[in-house]
Amino acid sequence: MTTLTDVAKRANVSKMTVSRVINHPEQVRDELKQSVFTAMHELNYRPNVAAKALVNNRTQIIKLFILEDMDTTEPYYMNLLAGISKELGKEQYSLQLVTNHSFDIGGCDGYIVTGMRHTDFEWVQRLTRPVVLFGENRLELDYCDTNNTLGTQMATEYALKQGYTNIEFIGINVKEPFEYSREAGYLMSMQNHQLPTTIHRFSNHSHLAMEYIEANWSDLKANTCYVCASDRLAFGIEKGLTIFNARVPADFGIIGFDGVFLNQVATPKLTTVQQPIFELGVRCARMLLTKIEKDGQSQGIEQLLPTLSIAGSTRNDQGD
Amino acid sequence: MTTLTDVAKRANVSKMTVSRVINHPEQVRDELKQSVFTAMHELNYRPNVAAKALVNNRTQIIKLFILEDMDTTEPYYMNLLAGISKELGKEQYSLQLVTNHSFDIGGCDGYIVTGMRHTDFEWVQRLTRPVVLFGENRLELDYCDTNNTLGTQMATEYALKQGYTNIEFIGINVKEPFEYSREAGYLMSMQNHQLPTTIHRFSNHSHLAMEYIEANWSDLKANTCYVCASDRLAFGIEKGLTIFNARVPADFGIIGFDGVFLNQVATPKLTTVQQPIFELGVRCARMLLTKIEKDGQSQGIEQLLPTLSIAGSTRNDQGD
DNA sequence: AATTTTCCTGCAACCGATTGCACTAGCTTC
DNA sequence: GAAGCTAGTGCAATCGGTTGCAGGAAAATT
Repeated sequence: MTTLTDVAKRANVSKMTVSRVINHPEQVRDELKQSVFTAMHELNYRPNVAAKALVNNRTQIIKLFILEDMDTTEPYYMNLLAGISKELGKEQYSLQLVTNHSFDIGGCDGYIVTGMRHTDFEWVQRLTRPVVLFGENRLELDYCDTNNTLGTQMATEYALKQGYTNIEFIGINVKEPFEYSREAGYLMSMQNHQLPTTIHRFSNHSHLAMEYIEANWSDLKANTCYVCASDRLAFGIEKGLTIFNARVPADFGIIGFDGVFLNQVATPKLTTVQQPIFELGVRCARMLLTKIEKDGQSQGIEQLLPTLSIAGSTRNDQGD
Repeated sequence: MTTLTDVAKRANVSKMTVSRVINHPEQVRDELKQSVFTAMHELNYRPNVAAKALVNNRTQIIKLFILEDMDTTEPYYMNLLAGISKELGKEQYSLQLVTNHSFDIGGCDGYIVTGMRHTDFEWVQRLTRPVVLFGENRLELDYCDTNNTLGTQMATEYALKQGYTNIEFIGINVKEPFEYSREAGYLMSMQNHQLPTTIHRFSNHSHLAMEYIEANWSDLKANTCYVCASDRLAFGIEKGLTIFNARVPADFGIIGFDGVFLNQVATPKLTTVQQPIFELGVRCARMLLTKIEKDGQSQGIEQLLPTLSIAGSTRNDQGD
């Protein structure tokens, strides 16, 4: 390993000058700066993260808490990780995963918390370093999330535009903020159009939605589009309709929410509200880094726009 | 932050004694050890990872390379992460994620590499720290993986036992070692029973398997069980059979491979060869830690046993 | 009783970086 | 021309641990 001192010798300066070239380049004469740069390059100098961490009292570690049970974790988490990891890597931060299986040991400079339920509030608020959440919350905690309300509004508007005359919402039972927001988006759109609303709520497993369709097939209204709070639910609906050889998308439309999952499985592919998961990871990380830099100062919230990914589970008349 | 020196003062010893209590407890008198312990406890002492790292020339970081495209990554990766993270956490190691989106910056003490294709060989072999792979390989590199051959053997044997008279293998096109191994398991079992073999190969996307069924429906042999190289493929088969209202599991059986994916989606649930992913994560991490401790000495390979998770896509006669 | 051995503990140096302060030029300024 | 500034650079101390060696007391050997 080449150290600051090695570079210093090579460039015929003190190691202080080298350090300054890295951290306060404006304080160093251009001439010296150049020779230091070439020395660093020739020796392939890489700063020792641990030494830096020690003197700066920074661990250069960000902990990612995944509070959800990993068994039921959505696959799109991988995209989130990629986004976070990319952004942290830019500033020499490393990403430490803390799951319900590992212990929280050692220090860190900040936290990103995902999958927080209302029961985790107390615990999260006790953390002594800057925190950013992935996912809406009604506390004063900084977070990044998809604009969930807008997502279901987009879905609802699209369904109406495609001529479905009855729009129903398939929601999730558990009462977390993002679930409310998705329901709210549907409700807002429907009320704007002065249309009657119908909401079904299941736990987030496809088979319940499927069973609902199975049990109520004869009562289903023609030309219905199901706006769903998740791809899993949408998938259950589609499965249920398939049993009766229902014509999708001609007679029934289905719109999911999330947008990663189904692209790998469903056939025909689902129309869905696509969350910008990777970008959300990037933003979470960036927000946290800024917060750390600004000494824990609140960064507010950041809601990214979802996009409607149109596929085979809804009619798709191009005309406006 | 309380330091070694703080603890030392409190316990009326030098900081050396405290350090030894932690690292070489046998060298310290019981009496002193006790008072040091209580001092550590009272002050809630946590060792400074960076300082330790600096003097020991260890970063305490393990890098996990995920070489696969994150977009198509299997959801079970989350379980792998959980397993790795748990094991690393035990020894104060932190897990740094390196994806195709982030850069590989800063040092580390070792690598776990997943999703390696044969095209990555050269690159991986150039790494200068201990490496353990997740996934079979034909090089001399240490790895952990499911016993893939055994997995498809179990699936095949079970299908036969349940009275399916024609067993066909739905495999994956790309030629990586685990794919060969899964095919081999099927072939071995069939040849042991002196039965004719049929192998189809697709890329690992469900729709191709589905389209195959769709296109060849009239030629399918009755009482066939499809032993598949992945849950995705199995899912495609099931989807295809559903189109024709085929009776599963009465007339056709389907067995998948992986065992995480489908539990969230498919209905009826698929019988599948369940990989012990979490445990594989633990073993990978443990193997790497041992390898680091033993100065890079090769640790060989570790193949864990899969289990057959029996569900609704195969007949299930309990009798022996 | 004197000497050796063993066991335990503390001092000082060091890992590789950064910060505060002192110092040397070279330039202004009066 | 002496005093005062300003840049630019280096020295020494520091972060929180660990290792090598020295030293003191008790136990074992002679």
